[in-house]
Amino acid sequence: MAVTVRDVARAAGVSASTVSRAISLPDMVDPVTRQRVQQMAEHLGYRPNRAARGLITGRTGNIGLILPDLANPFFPSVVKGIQKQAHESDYSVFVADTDEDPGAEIGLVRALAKQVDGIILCSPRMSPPELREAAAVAQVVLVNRRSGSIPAVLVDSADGMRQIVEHLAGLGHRRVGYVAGPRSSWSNGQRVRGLRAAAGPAQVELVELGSFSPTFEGGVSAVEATLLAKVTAVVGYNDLVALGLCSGLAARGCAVPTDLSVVGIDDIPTAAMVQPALTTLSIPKDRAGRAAIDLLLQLLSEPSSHTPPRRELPTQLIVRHTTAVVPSSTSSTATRPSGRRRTSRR
Amino acid sequence: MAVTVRDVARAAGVSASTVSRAISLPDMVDPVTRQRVQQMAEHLGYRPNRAARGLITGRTGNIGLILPDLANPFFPSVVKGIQKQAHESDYSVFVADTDEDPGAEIGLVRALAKQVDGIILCSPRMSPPELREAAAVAQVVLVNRRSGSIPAVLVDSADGMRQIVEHLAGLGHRRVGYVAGPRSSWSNGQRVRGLRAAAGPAQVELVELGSFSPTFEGGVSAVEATLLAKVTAVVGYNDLVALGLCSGLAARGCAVPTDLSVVGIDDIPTAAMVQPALTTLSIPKDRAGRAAIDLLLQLLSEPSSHTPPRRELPTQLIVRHTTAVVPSSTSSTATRPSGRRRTSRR
DNA sequence: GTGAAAGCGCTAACAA
DNA sequence: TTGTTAGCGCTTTCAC
Repeated sequence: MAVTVRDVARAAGVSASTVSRAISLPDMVDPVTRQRVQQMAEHLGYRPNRAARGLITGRTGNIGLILPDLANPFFPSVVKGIQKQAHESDYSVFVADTDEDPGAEIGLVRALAKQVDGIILCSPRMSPPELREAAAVAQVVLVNRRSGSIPAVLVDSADGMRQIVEHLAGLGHRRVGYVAGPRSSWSNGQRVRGLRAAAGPAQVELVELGSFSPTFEGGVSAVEATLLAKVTAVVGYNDLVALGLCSGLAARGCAVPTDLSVVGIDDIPTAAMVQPALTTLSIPKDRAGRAAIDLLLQLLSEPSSHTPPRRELPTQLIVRHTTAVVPSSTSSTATRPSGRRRTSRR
Repeated sequence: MAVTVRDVARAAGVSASTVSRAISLPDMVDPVTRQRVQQMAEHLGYRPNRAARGLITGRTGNIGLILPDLANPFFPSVVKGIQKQAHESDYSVFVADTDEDPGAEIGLVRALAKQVDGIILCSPRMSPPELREAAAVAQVVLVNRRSGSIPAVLVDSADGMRQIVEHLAGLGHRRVGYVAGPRSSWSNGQRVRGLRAAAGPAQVELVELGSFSPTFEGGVSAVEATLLAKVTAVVGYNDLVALGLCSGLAARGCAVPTDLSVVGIDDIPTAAMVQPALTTLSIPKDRAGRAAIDLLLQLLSEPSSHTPPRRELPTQLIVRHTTAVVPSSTSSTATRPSGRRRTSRR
């Protein structure tokens, strides 16, 4: 059926091992023979059977990627970064989506563990013990999560939150809301912490609003709480939430950004497509993906390296149409000062 | 290292073959033995090595998915549908994104062919000869493309285009633009044909506008041509294009949908997040994904079946905020009749 | 119903 | 530098 090493060997007049070497360890074979073999292989359209190779080397040439929801526009960019980098190193990528079900994650890890050389866990919701198990059954790299000493690619949330808060403070906002994401989300914890830390020094009062689904609908359902909070600006757990807020607020007759400024996090493509475009903290998604693969491949080649198994990526605030206003209050009972409106762009 | 059939065999006091059978062909082994083996396997945490199994059965348990751009929000839904269905049948899915590079597609097919049992080609831009080659090296299922007798999952574009045209005609539009996608896109051809076919009977004049990138930016760059075309409604090649149009039109002071109605195709999530929300032709994306897997698995089990290797899915127009207006002309030189404005929702 | 033996395609020792 | 041998983990004849 398919062309095997033996076919190539016969055609080139050498043994199977020589063919194998000519392909995998070219330096170990005489240049003349090597060339002959390689030509023959090319000619016959030989493609090594990865399964067979993996059986003996213990390497599959595959890596697994598990993430909560491909439909969240944040992830495709990460996946693309991972793909690109992986393919350059001749790795294939299994992608598995858990549909936001934290319980499904560890099962997928177990199922995938044997078929891959390593697994990238993107924004996992797993519990720490599960995470430990995962790291035990496979070489794991975490993205957007820190746990124990598991290698990870992280984002400098503290700095990002500082950027947001300082930006808003600079525009005169003194009371800022934060629409929180799922409690089980590690990122959410980071963001809350970062915002709290930045609020004080910037003389901003932070109002934390419930816990909402990390989706557009979540944002819509946070409108009520946001309006009640009497803030002049609100930060969404992520862009989807922020967009939901914008939409819901508009439906309630609250103009964004005139009456209320909304800031998102992630910089998903949609953020630039709406009007007014969303001010958001950009996270280098494809870089995160590439960094994750780099880290993983490095760990695969040098088992327990001494280079720090962790990468931290910078964020950057993208100021678009959104932000505005010098407030003193947005309470509908208080005076509506119609403060100076200011729109900053970039 | 990992537990193998032999480990289980030893523990259960049987031979490796029996273990193998107890796992794969339970009926061929004595119920008592079977249970003992299965318990032992469970107890030891035995997981069959797929590579080894594949080496002998010729089946990998993997399927490949190739698509042009994961960042296009149309695809994640398809991928999710595929994933879900595949996992239910215990298949893993390799996902590969070509970054809109038609030339990369066949290369990926070749690379993947040996590692999978079948390949799903989603909206492939490949040439027909390449498509033929692909179908020759692997069991292939096409999505959004028809070619020769290759099995395919399609969408009833003709009917969809008819829905759009009739909807617009019903609102009084007599001159409608179509912002075309890439020339190499099969879907684009289908859509053009469908629109042309529907235009006549509905007494609508169709103005076909250039060829644009199937992206938000493509839509933005089509604004000029659209305005020059003096149409009262415009259909975008897909939602991204339509959204780009909306954005670009707004930037030019043209209000949507008051001055111009915009209709998209795909019903990507973003279409519902913008304001006004986009009227769009919904394509059952996850159903398409599931159908593709169903078809593929069926073909894998019954090599050359006589059931039609083709599925056609219905579309449905989602009328949102967009549409409007009874026109007679939007020419800036002609009289601006400020016709009755009508907004239909659903 | 079960075991022994062979082999899928490949690579890694070990000789030569 | 190259060939020979063995075997990765599994399934599958073919005996029993």
